[in-house]
Amino acid sequence: MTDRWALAPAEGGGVEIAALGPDGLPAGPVLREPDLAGAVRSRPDVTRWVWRSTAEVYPRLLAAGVRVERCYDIEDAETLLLGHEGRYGEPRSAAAALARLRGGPVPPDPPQRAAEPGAQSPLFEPEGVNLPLADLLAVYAEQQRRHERAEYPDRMRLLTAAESAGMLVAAEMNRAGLPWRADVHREVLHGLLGERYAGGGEPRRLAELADEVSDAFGRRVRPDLPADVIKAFAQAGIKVKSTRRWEIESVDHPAVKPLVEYKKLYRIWVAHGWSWLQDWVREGRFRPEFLAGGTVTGRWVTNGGGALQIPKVIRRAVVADPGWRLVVADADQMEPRVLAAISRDLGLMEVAGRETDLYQSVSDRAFAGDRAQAKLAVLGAVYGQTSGDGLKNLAALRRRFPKAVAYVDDAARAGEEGRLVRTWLGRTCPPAAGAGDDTVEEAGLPQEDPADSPAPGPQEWVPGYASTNARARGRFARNFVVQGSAADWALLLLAALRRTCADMAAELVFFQHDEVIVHCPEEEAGAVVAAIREAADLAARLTFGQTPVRFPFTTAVVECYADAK
DNA sequence: AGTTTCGGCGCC
DNA sequence: AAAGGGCGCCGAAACT
Repeated sequence: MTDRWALAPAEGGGVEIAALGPDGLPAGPVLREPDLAGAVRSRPDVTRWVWRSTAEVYPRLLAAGVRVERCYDIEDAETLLLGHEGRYGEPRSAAAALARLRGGPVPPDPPQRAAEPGAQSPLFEPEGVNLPLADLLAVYAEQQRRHERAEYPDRMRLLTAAESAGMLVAAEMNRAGLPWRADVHREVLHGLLGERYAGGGEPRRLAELADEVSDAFGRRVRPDLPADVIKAFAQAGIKVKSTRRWEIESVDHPAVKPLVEYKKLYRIWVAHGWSWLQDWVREGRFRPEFLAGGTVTGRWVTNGGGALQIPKVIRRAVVADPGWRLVVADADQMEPRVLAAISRDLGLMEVAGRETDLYQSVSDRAFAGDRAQAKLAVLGAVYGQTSGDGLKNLAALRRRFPKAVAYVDDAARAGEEGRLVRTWLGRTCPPAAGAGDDTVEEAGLPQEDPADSPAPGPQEWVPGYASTNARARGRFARNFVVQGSAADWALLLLAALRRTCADMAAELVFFQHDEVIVHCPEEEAGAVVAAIREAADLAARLTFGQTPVRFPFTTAVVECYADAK
């Protein structure tokens, strides 16, 4: 039996709270108390708190040492419900939802704030953002009814609950921070880049490589300026369209080797170098801001510090506290396993029902044991590859796993035609800007050159033809159903793991799509490993119902993140 | 001078 | 021959 309450920080300080009945309606009077954290702390039997915004409320509770078991985030649910209803783009604030309910003018959403090192959430929201609790509860009641009208109400309820749980996890991770040894980081930087020179210019190794590049071209070239590099190659009689590594590496010229090395180290220097360390690491912790549900597919994003792009070499600096360990757990072949679960392809489910290497099993069945080919084919199918080996091998994949390929093909077609595409739990793919109007090329998508690929007119319809934009939408939708359903599952995994860790000293400190890091006392590591396995099983059952698909993890108990693989 | 876009690459 | 999805971040370039 859940004991559900709602709260709303009140304008002018204090908090309004109310108990809710099983129907979600207030089961008693709205109370006013002076202290948010005190109001929650004094009601430990509450199993779910309903509030407007986890990002607003929960950091304040955590700062006061108060954790909650579950929550329901009204503005997050509003976003998911609007998407599900095909109403992407409508303002998603609680105030906007109330206005739609009451028929008043709908206020636009406030602009997002930018990320800054060490930025704190504002203590108080701007005027008009927080609603009186009675109004908030009217929005909540209407959301309950909208869940009932969803394509699959049970899944939709699970989705909003799961994402609310993800927001609790994110807030707790933001508070914990990732253990980070600045001294180790500096050693790594020194080893890779050499000494820093006074004045903040390039470190020694980069300066040397820039000299080598210049020597190879016979003139001064700045390797960090693509235009300069392209010009230098042209003067050497070599035409390159860009300085991307894959293109440069196919060129035979003595500048290539130092240039590629320069670009690799330059990247470390600008993105994860000394200034990054200065900006983002404090008191032994790297503190990015995790945002659950920050992308349309449901994957998380981080604000600040590039926390989801930490280069492998830099992971040496992620070191557990003395006497503690990092349990690093990585889901094995998550996306094809998710494809098996959502498509219910018999062959793929059978393969994904084993904990052994899925790509090896696929290759045994369809690619004469060539694992690399099998992996390319599977990823090509999921990403909508249109050329190369992936495409060639798609036919073999289709023969052996027809329902799996048909599932993503159907999603791609739906995306091209502008129909709604959903993840397993009901997160809905936004229509691309300009959908339904393919004569306008929107920014960010590849431009179609009519001279190269003349578009057929209405009279000369070509099977499979779609405009560049429609094809891009198709690839997006194709990937969306897999990546997004994987994110659905991962949220439930996190929620389950969080509940187990709540009874231990263990803390979740990092999450990256299919990988989670738990920081725990050495003696808890075994229990954490077991908890991850159990959480994965529970997440699979909750998300996909009865399914033979397994979600094994590769788990390592280490002192240093870099030793996990 | 301040803001936005681009090119490139890191991660999954 | 074609060039797969999702992100964030940085400096430089391009804009206002």
